[in-house]
Amino acid sequence: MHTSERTRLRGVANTETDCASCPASRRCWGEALPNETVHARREPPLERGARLIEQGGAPALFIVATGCLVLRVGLPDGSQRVVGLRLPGELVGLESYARGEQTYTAQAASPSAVCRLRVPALGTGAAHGALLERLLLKSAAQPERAAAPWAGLPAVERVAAFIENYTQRAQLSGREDPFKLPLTRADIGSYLGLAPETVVRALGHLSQAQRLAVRGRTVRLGGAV
Amino acid sequence: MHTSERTRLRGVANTETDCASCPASRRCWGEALPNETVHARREPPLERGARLIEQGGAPALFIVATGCLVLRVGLPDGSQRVVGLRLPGELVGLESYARGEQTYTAQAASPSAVCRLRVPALGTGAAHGALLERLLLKSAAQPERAAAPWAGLPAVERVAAFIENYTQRAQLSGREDPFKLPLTRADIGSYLGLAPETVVRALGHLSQAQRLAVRGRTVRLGGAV
DNA sequence: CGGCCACTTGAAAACCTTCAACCTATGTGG
DNA sequence: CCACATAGGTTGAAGGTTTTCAAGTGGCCG
Repeated sequence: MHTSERTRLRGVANTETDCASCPASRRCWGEALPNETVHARREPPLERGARLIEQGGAPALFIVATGCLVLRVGLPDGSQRVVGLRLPGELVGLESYARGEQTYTAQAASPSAVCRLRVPALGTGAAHGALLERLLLKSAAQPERAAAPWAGLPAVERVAAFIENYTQRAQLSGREDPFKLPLTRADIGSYLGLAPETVVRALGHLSQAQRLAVRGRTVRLGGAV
Repeated sequence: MHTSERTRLRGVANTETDCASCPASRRCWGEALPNETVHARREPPLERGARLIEQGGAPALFIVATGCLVLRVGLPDGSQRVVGLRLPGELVGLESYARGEQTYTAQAASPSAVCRLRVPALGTGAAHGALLERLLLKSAAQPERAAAPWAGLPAVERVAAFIENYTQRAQLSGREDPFKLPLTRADIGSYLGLAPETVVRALGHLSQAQRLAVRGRTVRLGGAV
């Protein structure tokens, strides 16, 4: 995002606006968003580590504007697992309208900004058709629509698939080639079902195989696919 | 499902009807479905092994009436993986409206029946609000909304979680306690990311631990949770 | 009856996790 | 500005789990 845009968006924080008037509307809703289709309110920026929603909390729906959110669920035994990522343009919290409460905790993995979507009385039949249709299509397109396709792959391939999936979803517009992963090895491991040490070693193997170059959280995609 | 209902539904196969007039409407849409909310057409019954949709095929949306569908994706390397199950009341094919084509193949794991949902021009803004809202809520409630929570668990726990999840989703109305799993060990393994042999051994362990009783595809839930 | 497919079992090899130690970067307080 | 504390990252070795391979069983259908 350009600085000018960021500045302008900060200006409208906490103001309810029509998404059609947002300079970043294309990122969230695609090419042409007609007026009055979606209303949203830019929330105050989230620092790294800040929580947007809490598992069990009240239903609410957000769309990520910038940054990256990590979704975690607390298991009955007290442990936590990462169950998803949300990148700019993706929805957070939709599941809560089906369950009556938030099904996961969402925490900023890097400094992030989100917009709260105004969904008039979802569940009572009062919402606007065009908005619902947008949401439905977005929902159908969400990342985890089916079981993790990497289940059962060896650790190296899982990590490779994760990185590739991340780069495709984060619209890294080419310029930012050496990009920065917002997640710790532990979080990646939790998401993929691997120990953090295994993630480290897998990244090492991928580096040695020239499939990518890693140093800390900085990653550059490397020649051989 | 009672015989009388099955007969009646067969009677309306290939006839477009209002779901509100369907005797099984509650299973799909919950308690009260107002008239004219959803229109559907009962498709000819699917025998075990029959394919409902093909990966890459034209967008279409179904709701499972009876039976069980297995969803598979073909990977670039030619192999196939099971990425989901669909049980009565669940949607099949919704993702296709976001992608423009079907993202998985759906095959009947047991004799099944489905209804094709009439979604007026989804993607063009002409659909009815109440229908969209129903679909959105259903979509938000779908099983694989987040990464598989069993990733990283030991094989025995994965299989146990799978069985439990299955029994909860299949509305086994108590009477059918020794129920029949419609999937082969290989399919379960593919879904969970385990080798078929590992599924066999995990089921063995669960049996010995009295957590369930298995013989072939017949399963009875056993005392200790 | 024969063939096929799903299922089962055993043993060896491969893989991943665990544990423990150590390293590096970052930020804080003195 | 340095010393220290902390969190994340890295590495090695041991042990456990899972996969793989191989062989054998059981049921179902032509």
